[in-house]
Amino acid sequence: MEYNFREIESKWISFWQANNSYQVSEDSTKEKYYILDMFPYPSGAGLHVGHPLGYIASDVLARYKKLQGYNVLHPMGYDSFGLPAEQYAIQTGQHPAVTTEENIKRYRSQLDQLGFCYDWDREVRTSSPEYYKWTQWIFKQLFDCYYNEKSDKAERISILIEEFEANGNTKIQASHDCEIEFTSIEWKSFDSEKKEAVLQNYRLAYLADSWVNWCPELGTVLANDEVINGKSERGGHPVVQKKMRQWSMRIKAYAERLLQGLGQIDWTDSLKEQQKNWIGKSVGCSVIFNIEGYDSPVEVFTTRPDTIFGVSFMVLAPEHPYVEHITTESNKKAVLNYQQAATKKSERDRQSDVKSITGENTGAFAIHPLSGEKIEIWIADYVLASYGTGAVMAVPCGDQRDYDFARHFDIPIKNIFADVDLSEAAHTDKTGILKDSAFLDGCSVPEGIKKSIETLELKGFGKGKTNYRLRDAVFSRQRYWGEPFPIYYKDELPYAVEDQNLPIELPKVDSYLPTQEGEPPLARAAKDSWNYFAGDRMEFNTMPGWAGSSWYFLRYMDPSNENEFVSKEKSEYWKQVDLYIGGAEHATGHLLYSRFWTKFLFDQGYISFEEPFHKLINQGMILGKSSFVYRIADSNTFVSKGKLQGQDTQAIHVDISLVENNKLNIEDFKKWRKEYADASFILEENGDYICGDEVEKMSKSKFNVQTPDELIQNYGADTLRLYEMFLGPIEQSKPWDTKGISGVHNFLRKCWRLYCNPEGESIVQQGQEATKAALKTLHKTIKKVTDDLDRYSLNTCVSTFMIAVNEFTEQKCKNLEVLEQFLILLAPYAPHFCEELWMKIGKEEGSLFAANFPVFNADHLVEDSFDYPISFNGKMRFKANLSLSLDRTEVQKEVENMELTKKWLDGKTPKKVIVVHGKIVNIVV
RNA sequence: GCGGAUGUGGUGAAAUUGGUAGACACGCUAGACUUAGGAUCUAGUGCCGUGAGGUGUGUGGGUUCGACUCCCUCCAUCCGCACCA
Repeated sequence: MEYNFREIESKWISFWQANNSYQVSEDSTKEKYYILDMFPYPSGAGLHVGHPLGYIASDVLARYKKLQGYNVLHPMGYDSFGLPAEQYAIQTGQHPAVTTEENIKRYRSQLDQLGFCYDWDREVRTSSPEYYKWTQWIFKQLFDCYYNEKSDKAERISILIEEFEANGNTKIQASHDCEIEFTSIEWKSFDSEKKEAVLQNYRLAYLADSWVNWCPELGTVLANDEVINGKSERGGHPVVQKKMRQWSMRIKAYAERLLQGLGQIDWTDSLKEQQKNWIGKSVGCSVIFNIEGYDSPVEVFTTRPDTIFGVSFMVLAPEHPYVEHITTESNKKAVLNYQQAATKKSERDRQSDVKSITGENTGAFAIHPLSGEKIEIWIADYVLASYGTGAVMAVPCGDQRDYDFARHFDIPIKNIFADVDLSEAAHTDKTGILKDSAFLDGCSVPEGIKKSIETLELKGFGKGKTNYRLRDAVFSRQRYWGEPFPIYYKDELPYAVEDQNLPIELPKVDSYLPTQEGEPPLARAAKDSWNYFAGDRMEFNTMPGWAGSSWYFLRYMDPSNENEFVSKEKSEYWKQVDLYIGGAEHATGHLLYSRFWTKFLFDQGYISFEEPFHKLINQGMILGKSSFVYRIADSNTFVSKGKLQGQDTQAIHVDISLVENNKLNIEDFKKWRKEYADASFILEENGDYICGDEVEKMSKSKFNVQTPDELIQNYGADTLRLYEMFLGPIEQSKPWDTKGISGVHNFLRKCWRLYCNPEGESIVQQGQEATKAALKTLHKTIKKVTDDLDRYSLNTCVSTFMIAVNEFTEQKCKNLEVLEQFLILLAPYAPHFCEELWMKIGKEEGSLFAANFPVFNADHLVEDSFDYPISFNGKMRFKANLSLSLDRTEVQKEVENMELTKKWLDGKTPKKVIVVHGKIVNIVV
C-alpha cells in the first residue's frame, strides 16, 4: 500500500493519547529543557496556517531535545480572558465562559491534528478560578510590597511602616510618588485613612488618580502599549486622555534592572532595542530655577547641564500647575486661550502636528541659578507634562527644538560653543569646547557635565539625576471578562482579601455593559452573587490581559498545586524557560511585564531566577494572499484585471476559496453574496475573470484566511509540518502559498518507497554491511541536521532530508542500520510517519522517541581525493580531481601541467598560484 | 528624524570561520509511460549569446590572490519609537 497519511496519523495520535506518551515529570537524573510557546487567545476564528508555524518549530525542537536525552517540558494552555468573548457576550448575552470553552475545544482539536507532543495534563487557562486564584495572590504580594532602593529589591510594606514609625519618610530611599514629607511623630498622628493614602504612594500595586488612555468605544482604559498612534490596538478605536482612579503597577521601580537584565538574555537586538527605548533611560541633572515673585521654584531636568550658561528662556508644559499662578495680568488672556487650545487637541494631534511652532509668554521671569540673570518663562506644547517635571530650560544653541522656538519668537540665541556657527541650526552634537560659560570655559562636553553638576549640587541648585521614560502601568480595566481583584473597600479604602478566601470568582451579572452611573459591569453584581464579600463593596474593576500571562510559564511547572502558585522544588528543577517562541508584537507588553513580575517574585524569594525567558525566537508572520475583484463605481458590474484601463473601479476583497490561480469562479461568486447574484462582468478575451492580488496580513475581513484543516485533509499533518518549516527561516515573514506543498509531500512518498514495497511491506534488510556511500550520506546528514537544529535553522534540515532520500534512492540502500538512523533524524519533523515506519522495520511499537539521536562519526566522511575547483583570478573555470595526499606544491605542479590550465593561461605566465589544501586553487594571471 | 532588520533566478530559498553563487523545492520547457490524472520517470532551466564566451547576489566605491560574506557611500522595503529636554 502507498503512504496512507490519514490512517497513519489518526492511528498514532490516538496511540500517543492512550499511552500518555508525552507526560513529563521532574527527573533529577536527567538534564531539563524547558521549551515554551506563547499561549494563544482562543478566538472564534480558530487557527489559521500562520499560528502553527511557531508551534511546529517548538515541537520539532522539543522532540529533538527529547531524543538527545533531555527531560523536556513542553506545555500549552490558553490566555483565555479577553475582549472578543466579552464583546460577543454583550451582543448575545451568552456568558463569555461559554464562548471561551467552545473556542478552546476548537483550538484543541486543531492542535491535536498537528501531532504536537504537549503534555496536556499541564494545561493552564488564565480564566479558570484555579489559575486566577494565584494571579490574585501575586497581586496581593505586589500590593503588600514597596521597592527599597537601598537594598535594590522589593520588600514588605510592614518594613516600610516600621521605618515610618521610627524616622518618618525623610530618610527613606524608595520608589514612590509621595509628595509630602513627614516625621515619625507626624506619621503616628495620621489616622488610618491618611496612613493608607500615604502607603499607596509606595505600594508596588497601588490605587491612584492618574491620567489614563480611555477608550470610550471599548468602555475601558488601556495601557500605553495597547495604544498605537492614538488608537486602540484592538479594534482601532479612538483613545482620549482622562483622569481616573485606577490600579497601577510601579514598574518604574524596576526600570534599571529591566534595562540591565537585557544583557543576560539571548534575544534579538531589535527586541532588546525596543525594550531599551521603551524604558528610555537618560542620565542628567535636575536644576532648580527660582521664580521672581513666586515662592516655589521650578525644577527642570536636563541631560546637558554643561549648557547651563546657554539658557535663554524656560518653557513649561501648558498643563504645568504653576502656570495659572505666575502668569502676569496682561498675559493671562492669551495664556488661558493657549491652554484651552492645548487641552482640546488630543495627544495624537499634538504629536502629528510637530512642525508648527506655538507658544505663549507668561510674562513671568525665572532667575538663572548661576548667573542670576532674568529669564522669560513661556508655555508651549512641545514640552510634555508627563515627562520629567513638565518644564525645560531652553538652550537654543544646543537643542534644535529650543532653537526653532527661539527663532520663531525672536528670542535671543546665546552661543556658548567656541568656533561654532549657529546661523542655520543648533549645535546638537556632544562635541566642541564651551565658552562664555564662567567656570566651564574651555571644558569639553563630558568635563562640562561633570563640573556643572558638581557646582550645582554644591550651591544647592541641582542634583545629578537619572530619568526613565517608562511609566507605571495602569492595571485595571472596566470590563467583565478578566480577573477580579482580591480587594474590598471600607470607607473607600482598599483592603486585601485574606488568602483563605481566594479566589474571588467572577460574579453573575445581568448584563456585561457598564452601569447607568458608568461603573464597570461588576458593579451590577448583587452582594450574594460574590463568592466572598467584605466591607462596603468589592472592587469593580478587573485585571488587564497581561496579568495572567505575566507568570503562566511558572504555573506549567506545577499546574495543580493548591497550596502554592508553584512549589519551590519544582521551580528549582525547571527554572527559567530555555527557549521561548512567539510573535514580536509583545515586545513592550507581555515580554516586559513578565520580566517585571519574575524579578519581583525573585526578590521575594519565591523563585531563584530573575529572567523568565533565556532564549527567545520571534517567528515571522505568515501573510495571506488576498484576491480582489474590481467593481465599476456605483454599479454591479465587475471588470477583469486586464480590462481595468480607463475604468473608474473600486477594488473589493473576494474570498480566496472562489479564486484559483487568480481566476474567479463566477458562478460561485454570484452565490457568495445576495447582492452579487445578478452581477455582470467585463471579461478577458478568453472569457475568464482575472482577479488582482496582494500580500496582506491574514484576517477574516480580507477573506484570505487559509486554515490548516484543509491542508491536513489533503496532505496530512507531517507534510504540513515539513512544509511550514521548509518555507524559510523561522524569524522571517513570508506570504503563504500552497504551490510548493506538493514538493514536500512527494518527498515523504519517495521516502516511504525507500522502506516499503507497493504492498506496504518492509523491504529493509537486516544483517548486511552498509555501503560506504550509504554511511557517508547518513553521517553527512547527521552532522548537518544536528548543526542546523542547534542553531534553530529548521528550514535547511528539510532540504538535507530530501538530499539524503535522493541519495539513498540512487544507492538503492536497503540497509537497516542506516535507514533506522535516518528515521530518528526525520522523526522530530514527521513523527507519525516515522513511528509507522519504525514499527514496520521491526521495532517495538511507539518506541521511536525513546531512541537516542544518532551521533556523527567523522570517519565515514574521510575521502582520499578532492575535486579541486581551479579558478583564474578568482573565477572558477574547471575542476580537477586530485589526491588529498598531495601537498600544496605538488597540487600546484599537477595543475600547472594540465591541458585546461594551459588553455586558460593562453600563453601567459601565472603571477602567483594560491593553493588551499582540500579547498581551492586560484591562479593569478 | 532616530533605532533595528532585510535586499540573491519567474517563486520560496541555500551558501555556518572570506574559497565552486543559486543547493533543495515550486514553476516552466521538452520528452517517456499512460486506465488521460493534481500519478511516475528522464533531460533542461540566473541573465545575454547559435556558439566560444561574457555577465551576475539592491547602487557606487574599497580591502583581498579571492567578497553574497569584511569596510565606506547611497537607494529601497518592512518593523519599532517619535517633540523624552
